[in-house]
Formats: sequence, structure tokens, C-alpha cells
Amino acid sequence: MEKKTEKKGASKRSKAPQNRPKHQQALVQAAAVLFRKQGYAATGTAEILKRSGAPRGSLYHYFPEGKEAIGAAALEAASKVASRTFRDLAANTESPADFVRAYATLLAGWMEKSDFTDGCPVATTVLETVPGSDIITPVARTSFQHWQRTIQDMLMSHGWHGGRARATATLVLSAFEGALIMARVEQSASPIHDTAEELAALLAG
Amino acid sequence: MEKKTEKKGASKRSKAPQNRPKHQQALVQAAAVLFRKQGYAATGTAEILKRSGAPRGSLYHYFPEGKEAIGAAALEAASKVASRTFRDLAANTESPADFVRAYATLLAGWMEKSDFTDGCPVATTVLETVPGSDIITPVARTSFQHWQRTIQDMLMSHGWHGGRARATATLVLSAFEGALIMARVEQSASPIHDTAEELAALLAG
DNA sequence: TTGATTATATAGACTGATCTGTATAACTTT
DNA sequence: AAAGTTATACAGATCAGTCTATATAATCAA
Repeated sequence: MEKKTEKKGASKRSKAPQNRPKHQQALVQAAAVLFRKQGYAATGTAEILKRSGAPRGSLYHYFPEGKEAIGAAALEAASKVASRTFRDLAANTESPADFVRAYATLLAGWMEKSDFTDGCPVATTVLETVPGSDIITPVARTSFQHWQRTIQDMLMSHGWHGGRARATATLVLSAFEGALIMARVEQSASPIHDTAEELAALLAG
Repeated sequence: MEKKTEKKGASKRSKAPQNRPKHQQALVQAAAVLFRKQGYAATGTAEILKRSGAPRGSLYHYFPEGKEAIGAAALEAASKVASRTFRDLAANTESPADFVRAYATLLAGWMEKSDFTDGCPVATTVLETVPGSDIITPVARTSFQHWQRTIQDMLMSHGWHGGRARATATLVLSAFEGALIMARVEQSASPIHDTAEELAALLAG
């Protein structure tokens, strides 16, 4: 079982530190996209490998706990992106009503661009793995709590008080979560805009 | 696939173990539970067979198009149950605000009873198969549209006007859909009640 | 500096289990 | 017998995960 021994290595022409965790990030990124679009169980490790360009060995090197660990990492990555979006949007809008409208526009554009094959990166995986997976469940929980808190803070910075802000933030999150599902099924951004307009009415009144 | 197997009708109403579509209904029922709890792709036909007690041959006899056809049938069955619940609830509540509170109580009890392993029977399958599956996609779309329309009618029967009733019904549906996901992740009925209370405030004001 | 040693990372063949779907035989009921 | 249903064996594909070998980096030895 001899293999070609390519001695071509050893050339350290570039000191670019590109070969450290070369494939780790690619794996998470690929998994995030695939899980989001087609679900957790329907996505095989082979597909993740192919899309990321990583070999099988790397997957189990970086994620000894296997597929579930990749799922958790993908959720974590997606969660951070969304949290940052929430914060940025909160900083650049003038009222809660503005905030939900702006976020709706963002989501709608995103869904349209993907031909309605995208959706919430957390929801898809969650419905297949929570509470079954001990690795994914806590990550998902933290993610939702973080989002909820970010929206709650946004409301409070506009004068809302604790208890009501908490419940309202939950409604906002629930509504967008559901609107993404409806948009996907109806292949239309309308549910997102309808939901946001009604939310805006509540937040303004 | 809907106009083929129902010619015998209710000619025989004996409770006796008559094996007409004996296994057909059991298959759909088993699939509905499993898809709802653990997802579409994660549920193998073997598991459906085992839970339903049907042999493999029956599955492909009643559903020649296989797993996707069972998925569509399960969605259809679940959709009808929910529609009926909506109508019954609408008939027995005195205002839209009452309606959402009553439905929240129903959902919360259901989730608690299942230890938060249940959820919306449509959402779970949808996120894995729409728009990929040509068999499931139209069923899911019809289901959501039917629900939306039922809630819209409820609102209009309380004096709401067309345009606003449409958008508000979408919000209500989205919010409950999302609240179920959050409840599952947080292993708590609070997101459902919080969401419903905020919705009630909007509907009352 | 050079050489040896260990740790990290890449690479893909391989495994046994499970997947969906098919084929065909054997009932059951009319 | 004929049609409708049940029953099981089977097939090819794919599944997640393990294995061994190799390559590159970092650390230590002289």
C-alpha cells in the first residue's frame, strides 16, 4: 500500500500562517449552511466534508465528538452573527418600531436572495436535536436567551420597563422565528413584512 | 394520492378488528408523532413501521411514493386537527384576546405533558423538506394558508377589517409557531404565555 | 546551528450499521 | 380464482465514526 511520497514540501517561502486551523473554520461554515437549508439529520458528514474541502480526518481531529459537536459549533457561530446584527441594528434605528421594520427588511432580502431555501440557522437544527442532544441543547438555549436579552435591552433603552420589555422581546423573537418558517413555505417575503408591521404597531402604540 | 383509497366509506361500522385500512391509519399516526418529535430525516421508515405495527409491505402498498408520501399524509392529518381546534376555540371564546390566551393554555399544557419534546407538527417537517419535496411542499403551504384564514375569519367575526385582519392573523400564527420553538429550547411554557399575553394586548388595544 | 522527539494536523480507506425502496411469496376476503 | 393486503428477504446506497499512515510545526538536545 505504497503511496506517492511527494517530497515537495519544505518550501517555506511564505510565512503566511494559513495552515493552522485551515479546515476548522471551513467545516463549521459549510455545516452551518447545510444544516440551515436542509436540516441536521438530512445533512451527512460526507456532504459537509465535500463542501468544506476538508478530509475526514480533520473533522474528527477538530471535533472528536463528531457531528453533534459540529452542530453545536455551527449554532454558536450563527448565534454570534445574529446577535451582532441585533446590536448594530439597535444602534442605528430610532425606535423599536423602526428596529423591527429594519430587521424585517434584512430578513426578507436574505430569504429572497436564497430563493427561500434559507431560514433561521438555529431553529432548523433545534427542532431535530433538542432536547435530545446534550451537546447542542445548551448552545441553543444560550443562543435564544442571548437574542432575547439583546432585544430586551433595546426596548429598555427606549424607556420600556423590565417585566414588559422581557415579554415583548419574547414576542418579537417568536414572531420573527415563525415568520421565517411561513416565508419559506409560502415562498414569499410577505409573512415577514406583515408580521413586522403588526409588531411595529404594537411597539409604537 | 388523495382520491384513490376511500371507496368503502362507512358501510361497515363494526368496531371489530376489521382490517380494511388497518395499517394505513396507524402508519400515518406513527409517522406524525415521530416526525413531530425528532424530525423528518431523523425518522427512518423502520421506526415508523415498528411503532405502527405495520409490515414493510403495507407501507409501500398504501404509499407507493414512499416516505415523502407518508410525510405529506402526516402533515395533512395534523393540519386538520389544528384547524378544527382553531374553529372550536374561536366559537368558544369571546374575543380575539381570549382566543390567543386559550390557545396558549392549550399549547402550554400539551408541551408540558410531552416534557417539551413536542412542537408544531408542520414546522418540523417543513424546515427539512420545503421547498425540496414536491409532494410535501404543497400540503404544507395549504396547511398554513388554511390556518391563517381560519384566524383571519375569527378576527373578522369580531369586527376586524380585511387587510388588517390578514396581517394580524399572520402575526398570531408566526408568533405561536416561534413560541413553540422557544418553549422547546427553554424547556418551559413561559415563552408561550409571554407571547400570548403580548398578542392579547395588541388584539385588545 | 543541527538532529531527535513530540504534538498537531491532514488524508482517505475502511467498517458495520442503517437507510429507503424493491421483489416476491403467502395469506385473506370476496 | 382474483383482488387486495400482509409478510419478509433482499439490494444498493449512504450513514457516522474508526483506523493507520503521513506530513508539518514546535520543542528539546547536543
